[in-house]
Amino acid sequence: MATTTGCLTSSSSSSLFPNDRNKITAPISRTGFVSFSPSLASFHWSKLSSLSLSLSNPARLCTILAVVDEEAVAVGDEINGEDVVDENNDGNDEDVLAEEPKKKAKPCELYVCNLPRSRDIPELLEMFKPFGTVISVEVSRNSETGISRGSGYVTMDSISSAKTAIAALDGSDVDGREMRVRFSVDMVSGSERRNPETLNSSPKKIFIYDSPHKLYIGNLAWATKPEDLRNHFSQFGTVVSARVLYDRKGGKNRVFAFLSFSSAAERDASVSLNGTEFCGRTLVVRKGVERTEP
DNA sequence: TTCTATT
Repeated sequence: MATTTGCLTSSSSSSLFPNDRNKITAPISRTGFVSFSPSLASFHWSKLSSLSLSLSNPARLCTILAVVDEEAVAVGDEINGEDVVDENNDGNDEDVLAEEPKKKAKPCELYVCNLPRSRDIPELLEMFKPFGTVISVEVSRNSETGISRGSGYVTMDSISSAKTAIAALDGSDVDGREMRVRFSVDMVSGSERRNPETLNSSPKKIFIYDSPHKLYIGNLAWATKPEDLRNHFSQFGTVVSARVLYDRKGGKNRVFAFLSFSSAAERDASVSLNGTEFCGRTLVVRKGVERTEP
């Protein structure tokens, strides 16, 4: 068995990439990298494509780890604000470097959330692998239970891979949940400038997962998917998010959902569906909790 | 009548 066991500690290896946002990235072979949190003290892997971890101090572990792949990716020291050039050149390529194919691709981190807790690192890897080389996969966990918090980070080898993954996976249905895939906060910025100060400050919630204009929808059919609701209610406006929840308390099963609209007007208009039929059942549509009071 | 959500 080509099983190798290694042991790295925060102190012994932090010199490699000391400022990498409290994470450590270390080459584990010529062709791959593994990253893990400093509290993770030991790891071992049996093949390049699979990696398992031993946690010396699980209570302190917040995120894990890693994946490696066949293709080497040079991890640059700094992010140089230069994007990967797609097939975007208009026949005016004066600069072709055939001999030294510089790796223009920069690793690109994606933030993934609204995952079922059952989807862990291996599942995430499988999902993202088709879209490019996956450099690392992390899953955020409850530090006490070790259970996934339903979110994680996937680093692709290039921005274009990341884009492809977003296009393919964002909003897709995973066990009845609409998975969200976004660029990680640093990448997104969307803002013209990136000041170093912003990077060190706590992440701003720039993503809108919900709008204030929520709708409660009850008496749904079991088979109802977020996507169905999204389609059905899109006639009134933009559905920002759709969540289907299952409650089987008290021996009675209920399926209900929360929708968020981009405006109150759209939300209000949607209430007109109250009492109408959807998937053979009579919809209950009410406005969601309103925090109009201080 | 719910929040699996930015290391």
